[in-house]
Amino acid sequence: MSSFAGRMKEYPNMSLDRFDRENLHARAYFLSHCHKDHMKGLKGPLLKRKLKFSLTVKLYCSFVTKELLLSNPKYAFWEDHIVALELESPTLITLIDEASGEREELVVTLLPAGHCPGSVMFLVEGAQGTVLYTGDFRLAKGDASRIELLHSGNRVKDIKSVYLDSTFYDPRFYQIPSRETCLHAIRGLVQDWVSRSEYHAVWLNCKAAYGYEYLFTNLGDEFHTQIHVNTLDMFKKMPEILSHVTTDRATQIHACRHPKDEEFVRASRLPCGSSAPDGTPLRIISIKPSTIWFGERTQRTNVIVRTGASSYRACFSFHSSYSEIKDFLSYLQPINIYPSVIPIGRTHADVTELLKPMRRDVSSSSVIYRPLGTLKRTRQEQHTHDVDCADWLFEGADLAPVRKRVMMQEATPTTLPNPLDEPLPLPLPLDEPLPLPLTHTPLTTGEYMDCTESNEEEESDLEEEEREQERDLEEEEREQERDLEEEEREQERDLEEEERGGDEGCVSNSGPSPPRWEEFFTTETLTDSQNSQPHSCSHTSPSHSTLTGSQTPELFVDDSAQIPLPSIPISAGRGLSQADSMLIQSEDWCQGDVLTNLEAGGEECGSQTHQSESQVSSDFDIPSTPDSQTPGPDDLSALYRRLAAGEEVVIRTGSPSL
DNA sequence: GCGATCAGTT
DNA sequence: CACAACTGATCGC
Repeated sequence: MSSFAGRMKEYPNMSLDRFDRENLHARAYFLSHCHKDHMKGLKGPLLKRKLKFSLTVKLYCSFVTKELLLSNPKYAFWEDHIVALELESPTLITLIDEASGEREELVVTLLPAGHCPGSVMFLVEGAQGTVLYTGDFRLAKGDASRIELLHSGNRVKDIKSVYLDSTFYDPRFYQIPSRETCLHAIRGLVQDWVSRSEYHAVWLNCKAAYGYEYLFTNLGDEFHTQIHVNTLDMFKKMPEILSHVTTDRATQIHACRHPKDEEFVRASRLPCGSSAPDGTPLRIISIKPSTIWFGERTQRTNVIVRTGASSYRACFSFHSSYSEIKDFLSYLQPINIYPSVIPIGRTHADVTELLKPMRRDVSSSSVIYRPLGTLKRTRQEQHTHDVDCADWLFEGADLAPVRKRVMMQEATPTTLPNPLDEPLPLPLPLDEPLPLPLTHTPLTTGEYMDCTESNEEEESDLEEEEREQERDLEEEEREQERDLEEEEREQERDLEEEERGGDEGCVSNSGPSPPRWEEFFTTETLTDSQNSQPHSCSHTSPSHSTLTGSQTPELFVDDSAQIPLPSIPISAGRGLSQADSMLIQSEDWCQGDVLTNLEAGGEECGSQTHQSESQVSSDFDIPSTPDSQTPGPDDLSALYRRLAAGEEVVIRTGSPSL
């Protein structure tokens, strides 16, 4: 649960995900996603009153979050004060003090967070530096390198502070099976059950919160059915979701709720009361999505756990694991990291201590600010050339000191080359053996473009820094080689085990990511705004999928085997071992299905292979938001130049008039 | 009577 | 397997 107080040190005039107490005085509000623990005070009478008398105070969020929020009448009073922003589209926002008229300009960018529909992270760039508020997020290893707007040219942006979803920032939660692995397992279990007869039903015991929709859409597609839910109201404008859910109870898969639903299901009744037309009692299993994790040294765990005669827990996580968070942070290397969640059984001090090694070390260096950001990735030569030439010209013009390298093209991303053409980001994910086939050639240090700064004051430091980075990279490569070798040995051991008839391991992959929740949102009027980014489909690259030989979770375990159960209604003549074998079968297709699955993952992670909604829908025109606007290249350029020169920024663009 | 907060439950 | 939300009790305005 988020304990973030709502404000960031650098930009105290904006409030994020908290709307009570001090936040009542904020000049602008930001909502990362529509979960109650991030909406504290959002329907408070004091805030409601404030809005009534204010012309300038707005709530910024994604289009999907806006839609979900306004589907609840309690928040209807926000309607005229919400500004939905496009994903990955830097927007200039002016914070205005209504009393003094004082202004502060920020560039805010929404980045997909993969937590629930509409969930975003906020990247804030302004006079006090670049900061990232993550909200809640689930990103897979390597995802940060695929988020274009965390980069500036070839480099990772210089991020001063990260306000972090640290829900699982604890070595105990070292690994959580990937979404794809979990989905495979659930599909297998559902398949086995519903195929037995029309009287076999599955109840998905999902909490009353957003975030399970991709499970519904995926299962709906797989079984050519709709999932029964209590209400469709919130999805009215989200056809992708809407088409997969129904209020018609005549379906085999249910996710409906009732205050006594668990009791109901234990008594072989669905929460909605549905029964077979001829009165035959339904055979119901319940599947409860739960976070199942395993530690660093645990090689295998179970994605599905049987907890009773007809009840299962299935792995499902809304939040990144410890290792995923570590990967994220070590890529971004922020100077400060502020946890917004304290894992159970830990104190704030514990988490802060755990986060210390993830911060960029600035103590040993006289250069605290990194004007160039961090050299982390490269592009194909042609590409690099284009971008960097522009960058060189830009910087060479009249700026001293140059503190930021922000591409003008970022404001008009359609001019950027397709990121799909890019080679693999470096560093290569350490735990991912080379995928087959390898569509990209891993690059060596020598292939980095030299981005040495032209600015004279900082030149020597920078050269030294780059040499250091090169040394680091060489070291990293050696480490990768060692790791890959180790990985291969592990895989061999695993294969041997399997051949001996040992544990079956499912193929786990880092998968297509980050998931594009926003793509659920495909109405005529709003779709484009969520899909207009040219790289909105770039995250799914088969070359990023891997066979993770180690740490392969098993798909299934039967905890109830230890519990003596008088009768196990998995159907007559079918014992537990049969249930096991059922899931082992599912692993078989899981193995062969990785690529297929990645492709089919389109509705979740962007349609790389299918030219679907996201492409089609991007032809729609979006009315510009009333009180904020996407700055054009000139606006951004001018703003960045001023920021770079250390000026107070006083540009006016699209700010509401008083 | 409303809202905030906490503990317990699912 | 530690998500997030609901419920009910209690307290204060």
